[in-house]
Amino acid sequence: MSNDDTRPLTLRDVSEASGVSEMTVSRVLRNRGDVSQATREKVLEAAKALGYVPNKIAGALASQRVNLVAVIIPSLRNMVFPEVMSGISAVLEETDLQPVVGVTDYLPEKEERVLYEMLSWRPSGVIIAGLEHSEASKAMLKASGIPVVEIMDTDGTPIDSAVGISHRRAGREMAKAILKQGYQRIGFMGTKMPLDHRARKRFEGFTEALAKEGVEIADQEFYSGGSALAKGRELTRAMLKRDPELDFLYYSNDMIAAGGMLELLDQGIDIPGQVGIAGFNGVELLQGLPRQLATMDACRTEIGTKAAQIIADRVAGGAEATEKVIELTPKLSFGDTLKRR
Amino acid sequence: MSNDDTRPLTLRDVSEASGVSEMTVSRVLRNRGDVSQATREKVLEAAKALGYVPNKIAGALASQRVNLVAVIIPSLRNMVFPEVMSGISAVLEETDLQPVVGVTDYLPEKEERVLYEMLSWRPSGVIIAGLEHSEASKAMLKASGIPVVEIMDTDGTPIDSAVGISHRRAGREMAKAILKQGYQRIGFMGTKMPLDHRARKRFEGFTEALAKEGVEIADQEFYSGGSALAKGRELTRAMLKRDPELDFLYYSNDMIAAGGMLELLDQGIDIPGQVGIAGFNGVELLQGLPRQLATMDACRTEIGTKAAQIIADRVAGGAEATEKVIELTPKLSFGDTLKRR
DNA sequence: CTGAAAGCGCTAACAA
DNA sequence: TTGTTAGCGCTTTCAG
Repeated sequence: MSNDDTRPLTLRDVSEASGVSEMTVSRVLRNRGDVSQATREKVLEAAKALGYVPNKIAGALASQRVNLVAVIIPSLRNMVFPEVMSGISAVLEETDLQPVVGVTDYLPEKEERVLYEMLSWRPSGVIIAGLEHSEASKAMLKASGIPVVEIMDTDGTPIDSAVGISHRRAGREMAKAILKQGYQRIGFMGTKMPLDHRARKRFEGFTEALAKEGVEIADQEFYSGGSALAKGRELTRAMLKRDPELDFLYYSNDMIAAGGMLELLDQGIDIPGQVGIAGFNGVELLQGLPRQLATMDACRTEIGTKAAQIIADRVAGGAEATEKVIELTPKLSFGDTLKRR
Repeated sequence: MSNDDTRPLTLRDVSEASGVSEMTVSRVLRNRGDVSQATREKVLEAAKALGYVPNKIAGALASQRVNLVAVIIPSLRNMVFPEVMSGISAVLEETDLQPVVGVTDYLPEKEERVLYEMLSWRPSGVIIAGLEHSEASKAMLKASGIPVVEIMDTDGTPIDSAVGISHRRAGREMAKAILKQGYQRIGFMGTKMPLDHRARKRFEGFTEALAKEGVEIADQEFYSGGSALAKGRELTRAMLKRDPELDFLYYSNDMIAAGGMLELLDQGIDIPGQVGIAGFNGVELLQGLPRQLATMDACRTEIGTKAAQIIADRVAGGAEATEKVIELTPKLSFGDTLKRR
């Protein structure tokens, strides 16, 4: 049923096999325009028999339309991003748009390369994580003339539009909640943040809100690489050894917080009576840990759906987004590691 | 610096801005053929000033070459696949090939759609998870005329070539190791497997090897959805309640095994003295758990690198792969939950 | 080293 | 309802 030589099949092959003009074959295959039932069937049959797969490259060039949406994210290993992807996919599946993922590894230069590469395929829109980009990247995005949605973060000025949460605010809220419970001697553990702007902003908001109440971080520790769970244990052990008087530990993500929790329990420390802990939502791993971890929802899925919706609307309607920035509100869950009994 | 109207920039714009023919501009931008240093600089300057991004669609159509490799996987939420992706990316970054990910959600129909969609962009190669595909998918892959590497699994016949492990064998090895330690009353917990062929094959290999020694699974339980950690706890609790005499629990992945571990420890059960447990490698989460979980390495990264290497070689050399099937050997780690003391 | 001409495989626009 | 014509923006090929 497949062609014998190695040349890929073209519309012309289907046209010849079915005795219908290329143009009409094209219409059948795209469900465009009126085609008689008889012709349609002839064409579909021929196409199927030959095993014809349309060439979107030629189609895109001719129609000046590409049903691709570039999604540019820092990493796939952080569960946050697959979850955002789910949201994006869920919405785009209702349209004829398709997400295409590019990964930057948190490196601005790589972001630039990936962006360039993706834009060169002339996608219909771009969804890109973060508000911080190189000048060149920003220039490319502006010049692209397509809808651009920056996601995850709203602390800054978007190129076009943005959907996310304020990480600075998230940090502040957490700090306030901790102080309100009476904790005073607070340690922080998180990833090295030079390139993770959202983690940095959370940290800044956190320390800022503490400072407002005259409290300073008692100790802090940053890590990079390795198993987050193991790191959480390790850093927690080290920090408690340095300062056994700490009564709260704030972690930059749930995974290291989980490690910390296991370590505290191992040491027989009462959570949250003796030491309270909290993370920041990366994972739904939480269900099933010995304690329900206090954390803050990053609205991952919703960010994905909202961002995709903006792109879909703009592609369909051509209209500008009504709101330039959609700031979602992360929900603080106290779990049972933050509320003092 | 960007163009004023909305029309995307073309080679012609760069040509006009630099006073060099389109052809020569094209050569400069692709580093092809000899171009004088003076001309090259003029062109690059003009391209940069304008913010020109080449149109790969037109380029691909004209050159009949696309530097894309389609990677088709069931899910991004299972940590296995991001790890395979890392391996693929690491190798492809050394070439000018680019991976493009498609997700099937373990659904054959969706696999078919995604494959069709990706093939219509005429990629240079396909890396696709599993050996089980619909007839239509197989036909498309065969007819595509491009290198196809099926990954993860080697229990079956590949369309073109394959890199993976034998999950049947992995299941058998685990069963043998468990029996060798003297465990006798074995329970199994895992995902519902109608569509996860690799989990199914592991289970089949497992029961088969037990049967050979006259042992039958004492109890089994399947789940779908939800937090794996919580499910692991839940199923473990239920199963132990049903049959408190169980002395070993085999889990189809490390995440539910971790949940099981936490549950057993909560119940004050001695691992591995009273009850041994083992998982199957999905995650490096393992470091940091209270016990080092017995598991079996699925060779994720290596599968990715080997698969990408095959594609890269075939694209570069055009030669057929020397071996059609590369079977890697998963390593069994006993951790401290399998070896009886 | 540089340029001109001829398509790549499809679809928009128009004609029949 | 169907067919014809003329490109889309680039690269191949060949000529200078």
